[in-house]
Amino acid sequence: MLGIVRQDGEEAASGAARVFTFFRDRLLSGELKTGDRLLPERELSLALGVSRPVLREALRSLSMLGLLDIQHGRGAFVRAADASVLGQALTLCLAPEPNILDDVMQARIAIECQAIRLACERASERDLKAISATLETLVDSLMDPEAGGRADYDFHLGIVAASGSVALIKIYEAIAPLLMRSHVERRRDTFQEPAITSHLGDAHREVFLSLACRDPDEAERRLREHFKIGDDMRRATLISTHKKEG
Amino acid sequence: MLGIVRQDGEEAASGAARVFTFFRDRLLSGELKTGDRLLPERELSLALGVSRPVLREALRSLSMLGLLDIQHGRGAFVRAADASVLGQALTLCLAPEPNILDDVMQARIAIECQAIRLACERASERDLKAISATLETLVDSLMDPEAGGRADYDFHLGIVAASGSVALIKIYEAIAPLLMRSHVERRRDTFQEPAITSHLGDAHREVFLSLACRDPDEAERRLREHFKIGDDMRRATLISTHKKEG
DNA sequence: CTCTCTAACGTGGTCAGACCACGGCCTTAC
DNA sequence: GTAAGGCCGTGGTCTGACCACGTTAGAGAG
Repeated sequence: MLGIVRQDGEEAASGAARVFTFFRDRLLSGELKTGDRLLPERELSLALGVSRPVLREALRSLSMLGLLDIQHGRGAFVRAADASVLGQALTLCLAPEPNILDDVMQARIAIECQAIRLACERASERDLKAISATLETLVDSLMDPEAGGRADYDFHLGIVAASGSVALIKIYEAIAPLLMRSHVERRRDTFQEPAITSHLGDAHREVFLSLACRDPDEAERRLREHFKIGDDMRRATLISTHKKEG
Repeated sequence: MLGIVRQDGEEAASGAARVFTFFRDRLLSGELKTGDRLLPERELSLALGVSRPVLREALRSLSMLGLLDIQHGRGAFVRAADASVLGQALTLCLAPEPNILDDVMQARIAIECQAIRLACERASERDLKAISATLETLVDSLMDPEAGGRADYDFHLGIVAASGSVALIKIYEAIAPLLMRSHVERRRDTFQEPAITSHLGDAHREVFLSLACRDPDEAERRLREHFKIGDDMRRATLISTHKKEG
């Protein structure tokens, strides 16, 4: 009589869903590693006891999730799941909400403030050197919205990377692209204002110095201040623009 | 001569990928809302100019992402993307890394510390009342690992919810389940230690009081302290356990 | 007239087989 | 030696059929 009942956790699935979890679990367990090549579809469908269409539904799903790289004429290869999938999932989850950008910015601040605290403990000399280099690039490109935006992004990413926390890094990479565009646009609007550009250089330098001194509280404070002032300035620019128009 | 070249951003895709982005974009733009029912597969494949297998590969992918609820005999319905997808994506991204739990904990601290700052500004009386209620439940269930773990989770989720930031809430919901198990287990190991249980009640109360006073710096400080002490105690328990064994 | 049961219909689920399109490799011709 | 061409293995697509599940409308019984 035993074995008739079935845990309906995930076992009840059949067909494509079953094949999907089959591969997903092997991906999670490490049995399938990045770069591995799957058997040809015809053989796989035979081996798993499903038809080729069903198998393809599962493989296609995995490829849409970024876990598989299916190449016409060559085969299907296991791909390392990168942050872009996370970003897509986040975008999808947040799609119905209005005013997402400000909200995502909160997440960015959250990640970065925690990251800089960890970085104060864990950052290697090499990490600091890398951040220092991006800081120089940043200062040199204050008048170039495009390059400046990239340098800015690299600086902040460097901090998160120095935290050594893969989870923080992945989440940061997932949300950063969402902010990238508005980030560059903001620079384009403000790069001619001396007050803003000079602040930009100073603020980043101070953040870096606090990090180099390995003072978590001070570093977080500077970082929050940097975000706040940036926010205020953007608001001020927005207001003055509308005043000119009015 | 124009129109021959093709932006290879996402347009080059064909077949299932094209159908997939077709629906994804309509999901993102709000043209398709939660609860909407799709046309039958046969009609859809006709309308989109693809065969049924190709259409099914796309629909299956969407369903694996949690965007579609496909019901045998009934049809395919648009489903609100919830945080579980995010959680899955995160799990997949983090799968190859060792020691994920500590790392995810860092993300949790990040989100929660930012959330409590926002909550200090934005929390409504109702939010505070809700958190206060979970606090009472928490204090009453200090001796019950199961219920206590849940009350603990609800308390912290209440704080994040009070931040009013959907992005923070979604990310928190995505990572929380990963921590849930270890969370309950830890309680099971420690609920008989008076020092720990009494600390648990006090720490949560102090966090709540700082929040109720709407003092962001103090609230964050208390919260970080709470996490740190919890971490220290867990480590101490671990050490003493191994000493007994040795 | 009302209730119940059954059969038909519409839907997704699965399958088999065929053919096309692309990439890589080996042979062949120069 | 090199370059062109053709084979072969692979994924990509299509067709048509049949099965399994839910719903519903209609026929029948009360």
